[in-house]
Amino acid sequence: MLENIQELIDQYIDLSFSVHRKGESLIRDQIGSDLTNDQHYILRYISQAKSCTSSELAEEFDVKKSAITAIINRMWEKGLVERTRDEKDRRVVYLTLTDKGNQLYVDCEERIYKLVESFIKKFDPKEIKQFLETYKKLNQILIESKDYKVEE
Amino acid sequence: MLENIQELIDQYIDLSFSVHRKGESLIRDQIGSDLTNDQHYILRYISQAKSCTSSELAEEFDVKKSAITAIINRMWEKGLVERTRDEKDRRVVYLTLTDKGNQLYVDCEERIYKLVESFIKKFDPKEIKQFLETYKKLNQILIESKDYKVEE
DNA sequence: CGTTAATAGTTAACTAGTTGAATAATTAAT
DNA sequence: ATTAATTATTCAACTAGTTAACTATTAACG
Repeated sequence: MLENIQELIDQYIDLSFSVHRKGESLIRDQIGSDLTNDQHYILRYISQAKSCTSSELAEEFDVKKSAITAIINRMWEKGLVERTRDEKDRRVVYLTLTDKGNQLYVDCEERIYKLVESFIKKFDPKEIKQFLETYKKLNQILIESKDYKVEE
Repeated sequence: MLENIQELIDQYIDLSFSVHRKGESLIRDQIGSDLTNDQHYILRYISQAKSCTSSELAEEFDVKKSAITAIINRMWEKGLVERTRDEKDRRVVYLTLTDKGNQLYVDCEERIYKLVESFIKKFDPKEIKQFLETYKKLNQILIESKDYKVEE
């Protein structure tokens, strides 16, 4: 049985807030000012998926489709993404990166890798692997309890 | 030496994004619709500090003071926080929670505790402690490298 | 077949959070 | 006493999110 469960929870909430905030801030500084963090994550997702739809992004990022439309519009204005209609099902629009988008992604990743690499060196490899294992488990639990409600 | 350092970094980025997004979403559902996540964190901070200033919040949350002013304005309109001028140094404004703010905080925390508690049960206590240790270390490194720049 | 559902995406109005620049009020420095 | 610096605010402009209404298209099925 855990003692001080309340303390653990407080620690986790404070840490997760702080780490996320400071991590985002570092990445923002690192990737330069022309791309917001959200746009970077979208860039990242499309790059890895090669091609995807608005619905897919909305599902993945847990936001409404209209929010995706807005963010894609801004990235489209910057010449980073392309929209192509599916000829079979003309409701569907495929999102892909332009050459400029791809290049920007590669540049960002290189910088982020250097950044995270310099941090990773400060940890024991075993410690990192254990950390990631637990993190992965936590993520899985969060996914499974998407519509979880604590009973009153 | 770590093999597949690139893969580890990718894993971490994807996980931290996903966990944060889904965690925030769960907390938002849990605390009800009248408080945004950011407002909840501010509420939390002021409650624990008893009293604080805008500058302190801006420093802690890593945003400009004008952003804090805006958030505090919205919370003030909801009757959650009070502003009191320091009589010694009349530039300073102290922020404290009203009774309503305190009550809301207590209610939110109770719900969040129940939520996190139900998740914590799914982990080995030892695993949690190790996880938090590494997380704490990561946070410390992030704090220390606030203005870190990767050399080109 | 034709009408009704459902799906994919967009648009518009609104709220929240953020920055940056300008400002007001006050205190510190010399 | 004048100039600096500090604390907080206001304002304009922007990103990101929601809800609701809408368009266009496809699916369902009597």
